Amino acid sequence: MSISKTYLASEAENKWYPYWMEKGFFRSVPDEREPYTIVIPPPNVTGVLHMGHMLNNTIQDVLIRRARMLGKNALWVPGTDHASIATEAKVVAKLKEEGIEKSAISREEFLNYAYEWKDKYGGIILDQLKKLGASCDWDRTAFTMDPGMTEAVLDTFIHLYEKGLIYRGIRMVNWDPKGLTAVSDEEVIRKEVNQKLFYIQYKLADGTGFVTVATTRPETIMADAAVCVNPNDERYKHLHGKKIVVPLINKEIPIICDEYVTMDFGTGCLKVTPAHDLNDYELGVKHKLPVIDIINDNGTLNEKAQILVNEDRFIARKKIAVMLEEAGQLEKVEEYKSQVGFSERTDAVIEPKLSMQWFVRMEVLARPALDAVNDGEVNLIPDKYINTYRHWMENVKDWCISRQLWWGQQIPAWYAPNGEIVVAKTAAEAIEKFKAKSTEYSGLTAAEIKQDEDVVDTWFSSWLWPISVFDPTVFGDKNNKGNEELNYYYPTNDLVTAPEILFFWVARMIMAGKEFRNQAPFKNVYLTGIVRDKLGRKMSKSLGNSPDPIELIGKYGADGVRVGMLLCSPAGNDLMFDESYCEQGRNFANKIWNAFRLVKGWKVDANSSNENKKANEWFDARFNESLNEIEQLFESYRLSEALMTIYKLIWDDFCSSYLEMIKPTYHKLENGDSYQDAIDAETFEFVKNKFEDIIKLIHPFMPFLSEELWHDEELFGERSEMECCIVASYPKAKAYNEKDITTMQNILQVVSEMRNIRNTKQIAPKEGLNLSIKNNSKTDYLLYALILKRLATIENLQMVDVVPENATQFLVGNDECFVDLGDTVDPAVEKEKMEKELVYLHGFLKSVEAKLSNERFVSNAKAEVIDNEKKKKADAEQKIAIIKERLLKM
RNA sequence: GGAGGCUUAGCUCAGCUGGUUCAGAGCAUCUGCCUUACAAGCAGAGGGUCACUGGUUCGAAUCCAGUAGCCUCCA
Repeated sequence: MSISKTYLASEAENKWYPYWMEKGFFRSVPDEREPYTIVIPPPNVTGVLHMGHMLNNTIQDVLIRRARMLGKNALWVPGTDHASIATEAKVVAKLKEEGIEKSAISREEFLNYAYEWKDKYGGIILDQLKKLGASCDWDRTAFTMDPGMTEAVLDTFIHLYEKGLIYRGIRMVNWDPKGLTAVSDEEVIRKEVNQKLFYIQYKLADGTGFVTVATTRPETIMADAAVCVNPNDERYKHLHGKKIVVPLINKEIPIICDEYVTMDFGTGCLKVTPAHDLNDYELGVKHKLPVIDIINDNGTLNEKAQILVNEDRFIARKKIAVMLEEAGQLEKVEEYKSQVGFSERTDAVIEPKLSMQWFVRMEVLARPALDAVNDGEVNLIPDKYINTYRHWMENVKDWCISRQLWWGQQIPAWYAPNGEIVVAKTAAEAIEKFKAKSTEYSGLTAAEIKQDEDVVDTWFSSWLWPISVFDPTVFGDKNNKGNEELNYYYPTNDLVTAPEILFFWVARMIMAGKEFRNQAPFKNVYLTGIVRDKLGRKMSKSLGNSPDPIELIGKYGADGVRVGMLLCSPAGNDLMFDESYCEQGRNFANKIWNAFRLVKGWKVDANSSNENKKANEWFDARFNESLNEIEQLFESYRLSEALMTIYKLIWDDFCSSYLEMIKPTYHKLENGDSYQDAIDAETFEFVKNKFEDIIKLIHPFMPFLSEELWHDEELFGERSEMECCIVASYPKAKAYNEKDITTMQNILQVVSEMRNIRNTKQIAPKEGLNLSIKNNSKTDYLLYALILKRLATIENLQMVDVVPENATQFLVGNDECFVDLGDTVDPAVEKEKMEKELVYLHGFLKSVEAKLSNERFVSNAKAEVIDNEKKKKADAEQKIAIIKERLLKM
């Protein structure tokens, strides 16, 4: 093993990851042990690793590694998701660069290109995760378009259709004119945008004047079916029943009345465009208005618009404004802020559009999924998300699952020449179903029927993920109990994901789990925060405020970055990431490394007796105390606090205190040479064991450093091939003596006071000091003489009854400590110090006494609280007595 | 417009069922140190009317109400 002065992260990373893989430590197969399972939220094949993945996967890896060390059969299933819209957009763009139009090639050809693309880029994120140390069972890497997964999706579609939970209908959908597909409500991002509100004059058909209508979308006036006013609006009562003329195209439309119209917005006159606005559509249905769709799929105007045909909707908007202006029908234009929907995938402005789509009826599916969370079958962590979840599930809307794309699972619906539909997996099955339906289909051939052109939403495959990665065959057959894998690993334990996809994905997985397995797919959902930069801005490519994770790993080491991520990630809250956290992580790795170097360098004397008993006892107790806390913190998923507890245990208790207590003394000889004492064998054995425990303790957070140190032959001897830290058993808290800890707290307080005196009085660290203690407690300070000598350079420690002269003093508990400093002690300063302390103690005592003499306090407060106050009183009184006595003698 | 959440040291955050073991941690800052594990370090120190205003209570960072600011989700 290298004895480099600093920890060289990349060396360890390049050594151990391949070793773990080679030895199959990530591999899991069902056995008699308790399983612990996580399925990865499959990243998009189009993506590259970003900070959100780093956080998310670090957490999963910490959980899985700890479970593995706790002796569970730990399985982390990796995989990717085909991301239909995003991937199709990328492939289309790439083909375009090569001069190939999607419309010029067949579906099959296109899919070949798409698979090619996926094979080339689809695995990038997974490879990057390996750099982070992710201990996934790579043999199980799944993809949402694997043949099995596709079968599962088709089976699910058929199952739900037959159950009446999937239907086809004309609905107003969110149309993405760039992606040329419908998207679900969840894929629309609403942003506030500065717009213009156009005030347009519509002439009355009878020539008696005009009304003014305010709109943000003047380009849709050609699709107007009516103008609507509130029946209670006095200003417009004379218009009821009249007709009005659409500007520019001179088309007559009716004026209708509906209380839906807000009187004080705009002019109180609303243009009704049923084809291009959801609310207008509903109004149109109510008033039986015609639907005039003037916008093409790609966002340009069609011939129904009569004017500006083939112009893009935004260009048309500008041109219409000019035309209205010229016609003298544009009254004014106001600045106006409003919410506009954008496509999550293409960022195009969403166009509300009427079209025939497939939907999943959510109500029936949502109820059991809602109950699962309400009843605690699934825990959301943190639980503040329960409200949000509940609200969404109670107001859930049907899920539009068809996408007008090729990349994805093609909808298994088949159309007969007359338009009748059957849902079946294959053409052959479809024909069977048609034949069973009616004799008119008896001669039907495969060539005559046509499969639906659309594919299903990606989430329609990923909602099956926790089941389908184990056994994709259970969706078509009610009697299929599932394979051994599914029965062993399902339901999984923890799901770690971002709150943004609580509805997209988490809720739907619970629905699918309840529907197909009658059991929710996981017990705990750990919702991480959003990674923001230190200014609180969401990290994004366009802002360029996201560091490249791989570069970070290169700079600080994978362990450093893992620690850095977790140090700033409170559960469920957003985290303000800053590279300095990774620096802290790297420094921590280095600290452990150097502590190891220190211990490694010690010589052992088999014959000397153990002079470090008190130090060993204390650290053992302290270690177990911490371990208890750490276990509890893990239980409640407070990973960042668990890490901090380990951090402090190692840095403060182990390195700064314990190792300094037992570190053998250096001796300098007159001739300039020096030598170090040897350590006794018992202590060395103890420190080795504790170091091993520490390495195990930190392993889930810092897998590489810990594995590297674990294999140090000099300290730990030779390990067999499979004897690795990754599978070592995690330390378990044992009983400990509380007193060992409290006594040492006093000793360390003496040390701290002594160092402080040195600092303020400018006394060199090497200069030995004399400490006298007038002991009022039962602490046996003499047992700690060696520790005090090593930590505070106390040459002479004595217990006294008589207070020494010329000494500066401090109190530890009620024990009086005196440091002989000869002439440098200024009695006036000492006196002032004591008087100040006295004032504070009097004030403190007064407040305690006030409480105790308050009848309502004594009668209302719990007995233990009162006892505590009494103890505080006695304590303060004793201290006051001690100080008063001191002052008298000065 | 509706729902939820947040506001504690310069920064990021802990503070569960109210009681000085409740005002804490890490980082940053300041001072002194290259002391043979570590300057990616050691030792010490200084930082907070717990957003604001009222209320409940013997007692409030903690419970309740209102105000302000910020965030998220849904319309």
